[in-house]
Amino acid sequence: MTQPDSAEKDDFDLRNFLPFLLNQAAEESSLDFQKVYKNRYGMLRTEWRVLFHLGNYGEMTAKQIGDRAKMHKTKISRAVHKLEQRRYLRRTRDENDRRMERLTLTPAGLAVYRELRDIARDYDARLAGMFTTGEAALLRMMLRRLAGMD
Amino acid sequence: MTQPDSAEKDDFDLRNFLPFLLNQAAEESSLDFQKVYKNRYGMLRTEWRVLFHLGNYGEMTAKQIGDRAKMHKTKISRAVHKLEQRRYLRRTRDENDRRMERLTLTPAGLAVYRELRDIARDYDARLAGMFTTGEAALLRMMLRRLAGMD
DNA sequence: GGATAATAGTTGATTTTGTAACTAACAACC
DNA sequence: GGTTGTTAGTTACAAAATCAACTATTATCC
Repeated sequence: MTQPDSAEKDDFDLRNFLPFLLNQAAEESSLDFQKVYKNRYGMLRTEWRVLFHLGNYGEMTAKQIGDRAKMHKTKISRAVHKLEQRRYLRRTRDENDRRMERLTLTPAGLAVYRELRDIARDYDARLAGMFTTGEAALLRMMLRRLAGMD
Repeated sequence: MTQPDSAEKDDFDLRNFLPFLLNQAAEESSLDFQKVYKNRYGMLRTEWRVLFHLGNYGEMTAKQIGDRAKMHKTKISRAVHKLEQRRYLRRTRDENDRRMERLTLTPAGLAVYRELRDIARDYDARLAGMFTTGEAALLRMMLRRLAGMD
């Protein structure tokens, strides 16, 4: 690697660029956990996200999941379809507003959720363990703010 | 949303799960900047990453970029191809080891890099401005550690 | 109350990514 | 020095994400 950008001072450092750093950290921190739901349950990221939302928050509509997870509705539609095929969730049309349908986990889906949730909890603890308790709390706060979840 | 998981105490909170938080923050913080290179230059994320690496570090091989950015080689291969078509970079085969080729930005590519870099710098400052200077520095440190960039 | 717009969700076509097999060049080993 | 193994990069095929158009239902507004 030779000297870059000789015409002017380049004090920009890609390794400190926040969007890049966030992406790298996000990818790295997802990898190990991804293996679990991928290899053990053959699920995609979109699918476990839907599963996690339903398991964690209870009954929701596809729209609500999309808003919370900032996932596009087509992704959710297909994820719901797959989870339904696997008998992990049930959909019932809302009789007050027949456009939407209420999604709930079946006992089988709930069982899978609980198993993955426990692994997720351990995994999260392992990640947080890289920092002091205060640092980890601050990290979560900052990430929530960056994600616009305030 | 009804009470979930009634069979046991569910103290897991998806909104605090680090991999999820990191993904949300990464996605959110990439959006505005993505618009710039996408709408103004018709570039994909993979392409500006390669461009940024070459602009920031100078001449590199595809392999080196892949190692730094943790991008798969096929992605890089295609990104290099597109950037070459647009005359943003030049490839010259290494005469010592003819398997690899040295990639460098053309003046046109360098100009685009500089323009995007300036926008990136401002954008980064805006994100960092959501926190105190110390917090922002700590955040970068923590993200580097999570990304395995230490 | 009927036309128009908005919303929830689905489907199909296109684009992008991921996987695996491949070529070409070099390295190691006997 | 030839066989075997590795590495850099490409290509073809499969999987997934994105985008646009669509249906069905409800809300708005004259």
